[in-house]
Amino acid sequence: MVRITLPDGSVKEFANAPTVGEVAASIGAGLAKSALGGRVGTTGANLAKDGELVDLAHPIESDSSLAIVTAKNRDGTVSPDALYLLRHSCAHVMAEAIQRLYPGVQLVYGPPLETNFYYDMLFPDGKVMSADDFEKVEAEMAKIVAENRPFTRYELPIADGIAKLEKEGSKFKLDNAQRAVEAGSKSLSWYATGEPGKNWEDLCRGPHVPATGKIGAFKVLSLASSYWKGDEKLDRLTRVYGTAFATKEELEQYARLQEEARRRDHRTLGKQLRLFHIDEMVGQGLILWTPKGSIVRNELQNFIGTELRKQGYHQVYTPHIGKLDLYKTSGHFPYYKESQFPAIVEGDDLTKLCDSGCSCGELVARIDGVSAQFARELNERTGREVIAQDRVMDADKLINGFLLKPMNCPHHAKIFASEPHSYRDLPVRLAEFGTVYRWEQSGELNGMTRVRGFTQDDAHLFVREDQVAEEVLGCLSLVKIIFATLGMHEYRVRVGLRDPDGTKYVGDPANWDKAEQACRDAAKTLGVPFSEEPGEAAFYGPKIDFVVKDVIGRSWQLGTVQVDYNLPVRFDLSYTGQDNKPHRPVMIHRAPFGSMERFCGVLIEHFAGAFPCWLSPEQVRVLPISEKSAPYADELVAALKARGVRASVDHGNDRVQAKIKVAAEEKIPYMAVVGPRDAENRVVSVRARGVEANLGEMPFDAFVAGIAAEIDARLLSGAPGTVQAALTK
RNA sequence: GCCACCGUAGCUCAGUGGUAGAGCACACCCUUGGUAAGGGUGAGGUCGAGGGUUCAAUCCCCUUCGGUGGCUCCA
Repeated sequence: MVRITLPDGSVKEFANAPTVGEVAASIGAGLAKSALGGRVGTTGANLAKDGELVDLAHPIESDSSLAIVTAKNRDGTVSPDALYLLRHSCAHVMAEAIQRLYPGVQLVYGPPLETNFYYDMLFPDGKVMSADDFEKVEAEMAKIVAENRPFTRYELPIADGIAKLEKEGSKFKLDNAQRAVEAGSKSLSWYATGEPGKNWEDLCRGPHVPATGKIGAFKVLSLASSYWKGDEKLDRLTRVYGTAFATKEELEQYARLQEEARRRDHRTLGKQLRLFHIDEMVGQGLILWTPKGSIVRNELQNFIGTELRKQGYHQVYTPHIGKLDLYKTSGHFPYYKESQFPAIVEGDDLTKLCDSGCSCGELVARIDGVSAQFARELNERTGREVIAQDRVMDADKLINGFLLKPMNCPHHAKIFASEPHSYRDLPVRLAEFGTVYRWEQSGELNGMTRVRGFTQDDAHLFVREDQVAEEVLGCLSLVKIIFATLGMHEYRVRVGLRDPDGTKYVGDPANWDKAEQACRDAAKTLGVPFSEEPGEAAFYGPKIDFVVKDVIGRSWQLGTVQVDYNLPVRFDLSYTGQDNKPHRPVMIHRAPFGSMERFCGVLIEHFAGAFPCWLSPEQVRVLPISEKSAPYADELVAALKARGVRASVDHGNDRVQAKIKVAAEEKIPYMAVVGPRDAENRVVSVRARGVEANLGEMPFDAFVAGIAAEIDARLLSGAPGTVQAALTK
């Protein structure tokens, strides 16, 4: 006797272990027809969390909870489980279609994802697939779907399964199987699209929809390259992306959302709204901030600047370059040499080197080199061999040069070290909008979100050991203020810890433990869920990161707070304690925005270009109905400007309708339409962005004061207290 | 850096083996109009760059630069 508990709490009893499909059939013929799979768990389990997604043909051996998976949930929403089954199944169909069209293609791995699926495959030598072939592949897939072949699961004992794969000769599938065994699989399973032995099949854990005909709508999306197991030393694979839905309507909806996302994309909006420009001749990944974008950036900087003054920070400025010795001391060079712009070596030195016939390889070695004294001192201070002996060379061999700064911390450490400090002075908080340069791989560059030159809203806090926890908290409060003011609620918090097996970390493990605990404790106070991620720490200390997603679903790290027990040692920083002895401070690195470039990019998408009034490049556009009202319009703009409001008049000879359209396209938060009637009554007719109507009249002075107040308070559009809210009450 | 795709006017995009077009934007003229495009005229392009094939290349081929989507990377 098997007792099945359904989501509505009802219980069904079966004499023998029924399949999910049989349970569905016992409930109703309609359900049996639309069922795609099931989610089972122990009786009373939270299926959404702990349940296992299974085939329709999966037999239920013992008392369980069961939810039948159909394309739509009972409340009409699309079931993620159904999409998983559909996409996983569609990946098989696509793989079969591609193997038909391109004999010799080896399959590697094809999982479903949040909005799509892919299949990694190895094409035989010389063969490639091109985007022009998508239609052909889709046509072949359509045939397989039309044949409505069942997905048939069969299992083999591990030894037999491995033998079968060895015979078939696919190292990729063999590896998948071996990994499944290592992960604890008791047997290996295959899914045939049709009849085992007769039709196409694939080693697969499943589950799948019952038959290919259930795949209502699908599309091959794109091609990419990937590496086997993500390792660039292993085979380079072709990754084919596709997506699948239960219905054509859902696929069309997906396409519409993609289109909408493209419109919100900061690169599209940045061009449209003239917020920034990237010029080939200036260089890849180097942002040119146009006047409008600069306003947004500047407002953000003023905003955070106000908060920093409240929290006792000192503003500093440091140059964009520093000597190699600075970064050899900090450890950034040559450790991160691959991610930096090459060193700048003085012309005279270079000439001397060339004249002496110095080879390229030797030059590189000599740039990395340090003096014996330098190595000895640093190694002693850090208590380990941070400078290997092979980098030590004679003084006459050493080349001095400069580096475009990849980080601001060494400069700030030197400011701290430039004068003696008492324990009473700490924490010392040094803040700078510091521009840094990093050599990102060309393929990684992306609009404003991944660039080669960027400005961090950086600060370094030099604190006593007993102040670490409190100061980390203070840093987090800054991030919270920013996110709250901007209405950004969709972020996740990541506490980056050491990778237990990692070797790249520097510093004392005991200090690491303390720092990691401080981060955990601070993150707990945020009141939002956070994840602890081993291996995500910086090489010098643990960190707390704030991560948001862009419109196409990619994650970007914004704000960060990092504890550092390492640099103070390397730079031999100290303060005088109560005991009149030198003590080592702890450094905290923090950048609440992360970088101005990335943050603005994400912010453009967050607001879809429609910034709140205080951030908008233009805050009020005054639209005179005709030239007759120009003087009154000018008077209004002058009054607004006197209050620091960014406003202008559209003096064009277009009709007011056309002026409204232009201002709307520029996403200006407020329009003030003024004509003879308004001038006579000393009022303005107000329109707010996103509201397709005249909101009504407002007295001249009240409008100016209202806009200025809304800006000063840094209110979000339409929030209580805004001019818009006052008029729509 | 790797794979696929893309590069035509300031922007969005058509187009063709016989040296180019639209809409918007821009300039000028008419229009002075009350809440999402009034009308007309005009200017604007070495078709990303270099090389090759051809009588002839924006179009075909190669190289290169840049962009996009992924992969790898991200102190």
